[in-house]
Amino acid sequence: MLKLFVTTKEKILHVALELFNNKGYNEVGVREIARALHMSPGNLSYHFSKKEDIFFELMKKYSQNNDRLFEGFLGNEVTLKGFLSLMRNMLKAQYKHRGLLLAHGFIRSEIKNEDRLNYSGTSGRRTQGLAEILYQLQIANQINASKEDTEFLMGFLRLFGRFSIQEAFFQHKTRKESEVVRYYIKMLSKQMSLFATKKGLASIGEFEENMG
Amino acid sequence: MLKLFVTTKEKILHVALELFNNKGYNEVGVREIARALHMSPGNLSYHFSKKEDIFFELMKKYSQNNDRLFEGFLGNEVTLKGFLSLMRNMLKAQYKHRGLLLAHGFIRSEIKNEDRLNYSGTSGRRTQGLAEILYQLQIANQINASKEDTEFLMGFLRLFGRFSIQEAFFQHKTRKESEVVRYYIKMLSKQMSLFATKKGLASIGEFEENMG
DNA sequence: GTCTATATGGAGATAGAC
DNA sequence: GTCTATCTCCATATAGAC
Repeated sequence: MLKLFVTTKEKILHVALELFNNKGYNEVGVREIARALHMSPGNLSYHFSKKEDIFFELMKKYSQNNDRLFEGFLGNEVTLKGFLSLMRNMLKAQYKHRGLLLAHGFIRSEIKNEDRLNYSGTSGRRTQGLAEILYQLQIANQINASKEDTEFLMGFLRLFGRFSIQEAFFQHKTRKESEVVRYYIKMLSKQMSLFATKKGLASIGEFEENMG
Repeated sequence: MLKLFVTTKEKILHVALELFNNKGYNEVGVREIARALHMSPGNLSYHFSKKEDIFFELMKKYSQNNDRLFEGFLGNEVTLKGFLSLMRNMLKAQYKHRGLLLAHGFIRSEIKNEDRLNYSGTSGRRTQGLAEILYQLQIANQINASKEDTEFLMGFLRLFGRFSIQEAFFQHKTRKESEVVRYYIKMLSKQMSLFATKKGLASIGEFEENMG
């Protein structure tokens, strides 16, 4: 992934994300972003007229990346191993964008243009995606979940998917990616195992071998 | 709980919390709080010199209330019914203070005096409390959980306890308390049932009867 | 305790030269 | 595209009269 031609916009996005991750979105001002880029605030404004625009651009990329992950998963053979692997990649992506996600709840509330993130769309799409995944896991004889079980799992996965990363950084700002991902994937794998078939359990076992 | 003598401080706390709940902590300024109290901003400053001070005072009360809930639970016979009831009360308290909790992650990061909330203390205390509860539930033959199961449940309960309310308000700002509490208690009760003994399941059943 | 008026500071955003 | 200099806005915080 060596990029030879990096545009100024891309450089800005990259550096801004770093700062957001390390200090928190609200603690980082446009002046600071500009300074980190050896650039004047005025010039930064030329590329992104508002700080919010940087946020949205980053969120857009993040969201698109997530979409690709989910699509890729459903394109292949559906197993619990694959599902855990998908979720691990999702957690990694969340880790990489933690500065945005931690600020997200806050940002949403101050935005004028309500659906700039097309939030309702993304959220519904993700819920649909989860439902589809659980359904496919059932078909593939990986899990055995009643309607009630499925509802429960959906609820769990929504909570897990949205807040595990936030929890990871709630107390300590500095947490290693590997540590965070391992902890939450273990939680998820345990949860799924409670509804897994024999075949599903074997698939989880495979996943866990590959982790070490 | 009719209070005949309400001090100005208490009135301020009450009104501020309402505003935080309805509009979000960051969207509410000191001017607005003062206006809602038919009071001048200067006067408000007399009682709480910083907006932050209002936040901390409210958090303190909230935290003390939670402590009482947990203590009360461990003082009585330990059952899953009692546990679910405890958690329901906790969710209600969280609902009532949602304006604080939603802002909490954000606030923490801007605070100079890092441990003003004695966060590490509270957090550790709560984790200890959960461990104790699970242990007591085990002793009382309400759940049957291996060491691994217990660790998983601890992780789940931490995530659940801290973020369920946030999730409830992530998409829609207006949610009825009853609705929110019912949804999450159902999730929790399902989760606990997966580790419950026969006796424990009966206890959950009792709890659910009393809910309707 | 409560008020009015004002100070202070910091953020994002802009204008216009180069 | 990039710079410097400046503007505007708004929230908190304070001073001092009543």
